[in-house]
Amino acid sequence: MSLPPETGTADAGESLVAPGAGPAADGERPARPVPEATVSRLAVYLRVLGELRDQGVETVSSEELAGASGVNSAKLRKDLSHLGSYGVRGVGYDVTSLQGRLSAELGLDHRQSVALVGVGNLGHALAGYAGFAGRGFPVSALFDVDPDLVGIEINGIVVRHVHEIPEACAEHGVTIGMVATPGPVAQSVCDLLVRGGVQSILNFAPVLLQVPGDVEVRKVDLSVELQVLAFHVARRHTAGESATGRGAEVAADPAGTPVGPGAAGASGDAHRESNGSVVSRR
Amino acid sequence: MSLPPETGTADAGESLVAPGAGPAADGERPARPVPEATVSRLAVYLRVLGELRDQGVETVSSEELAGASGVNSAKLRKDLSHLGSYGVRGVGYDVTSLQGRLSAELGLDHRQSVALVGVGNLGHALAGYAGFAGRGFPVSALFDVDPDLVGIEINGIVVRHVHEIPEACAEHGVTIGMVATPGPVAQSVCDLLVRGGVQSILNFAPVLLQVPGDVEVRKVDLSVELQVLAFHVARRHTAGESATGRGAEVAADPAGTPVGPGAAGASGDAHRESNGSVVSRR
DNA sequence: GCGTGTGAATCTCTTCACAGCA
DNA sequence: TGCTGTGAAGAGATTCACACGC
Repeated sequence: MSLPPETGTADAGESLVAPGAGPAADGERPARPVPEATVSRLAVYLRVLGELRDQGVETVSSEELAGASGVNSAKLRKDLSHLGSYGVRGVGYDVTSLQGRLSAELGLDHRQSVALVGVGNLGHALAGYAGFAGRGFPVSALFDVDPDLVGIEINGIVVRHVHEIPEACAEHGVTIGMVATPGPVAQSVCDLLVRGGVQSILNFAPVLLQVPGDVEVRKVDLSVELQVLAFHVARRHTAGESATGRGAEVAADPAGTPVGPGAAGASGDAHRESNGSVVSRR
Repeated sequence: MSLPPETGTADAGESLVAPGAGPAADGERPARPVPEATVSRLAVYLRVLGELRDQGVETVSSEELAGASGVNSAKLRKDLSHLGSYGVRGVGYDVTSLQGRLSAELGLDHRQSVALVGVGNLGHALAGYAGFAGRGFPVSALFDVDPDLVGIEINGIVVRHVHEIPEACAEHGVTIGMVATPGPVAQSVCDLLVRGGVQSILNFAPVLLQVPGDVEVRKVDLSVELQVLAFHVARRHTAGESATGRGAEVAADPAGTPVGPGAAGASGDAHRESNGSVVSRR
């Protein structure tokens, strides 16, 4: 059904807007929807912009940024257009200010507090994953049921018992919860997180979590990823039975310019990039 | 210490391919495309079917299977229709035979051999993830550059040096490679995998891998997942500023039907499911 | 009657192509 | 001149709704 595409959005919220970087000069508050598919790419652009800035680059064209992000330039421009006009015709985008704009849009200017439940195999790795803290997602609470794990300290955080989830989350103002428990207990853990006021959950358990309508869940299922890859391997066998890729020939890109970003780049053999994203919401 | 333990779902290595089995046999060789979006859902259906079979269920309707998988029945039927007719009107689908059909379609009847590069934080967790072996993806080779890691044994597999990747992969007939190294070395590792004949790569490093056109790459970027969730948290703040969910009331969905499984009257309180996956293709 | 399978309608996302501004 | 921003066309995917077989 296509009920209200969130008509209202009624609110004059001006608040956001990146402070530091881009002096929110021109007020762009289109109140538009921002396509779901676009959101997941914004995060990618943001990462690339960070790398560019570290390299001292001050301006990028849509062509360059798109190439380094694995999308084509038209898509990138369309994506950015949903946030307003931040580029300069004939020149490109200012790396720093665009970076600020994207951070604001993704809500990274508000401190996000993350809680991780399940400090077993994968959970332990996630707890120690530097990429999170470095990107504005400090894990501020850890939980588990295993008596052998409760009480130990990981990266300076003490693992608490899952029973403490509700109060601990409310206390720390946790906004995002990660579930890395065995499937059978994932739902109960999820319920505790919700009771603690968590609004978004990243689920690594192979189960479908049931949550209230105002809670967002994203699922990461590694087995599914592998199976999709297996499908492509099988398809290749079923279809063209060419010499199983050893020499690895390069296929012509059906729709895009290689556009190697300045960096290291395509020295040597031809390569291809491509990147897409598929998300299903609700 | 473990991830979502895979429920039996015994790899039923036999009953695969129930019908005709013979390629082309059962008039079903539409040579159709099978939409990309459908493929990733087939893996989900397969998991659910495994659970159902473990529960002794012999037949399911599209409504039931869809509900348990987090999609609506029309989508499920459309997805399955791409594989041919495997249901019985007025009855539903036979769990076991559909399971076999999906396994075959996903190429799980061919033994897949997986190689993992990078046995650090995340890599170590992946190496010990029981879910892989249980689902037909035995990790058969591990690699790293760290002298302290090369030589150690994880789950019975000895970690070898990355230099050995090409020959080791060719030797084991590795079809899928997983890259769990730091970003800076991911590309070089990827090149080695390709040289070893690997056709599909699951990339956990935060970089865009350049590969020949006949190699498939899927990317799993946890930071991107968190940022997308952060976006939704921020959006909620920007838009409606309702009492921040404590009692976790159910909010009306801003754009759609609850996709409630079957019966309108959801048992207990209203719940919602959501599912997402992020991948990059080619 | 029930539930699958499917054409048609809809919606969303992508790509094209070009007007317009620095 | 070069590159952004965007209307319009195109491609895909989702949902609807109903005919058909058990």
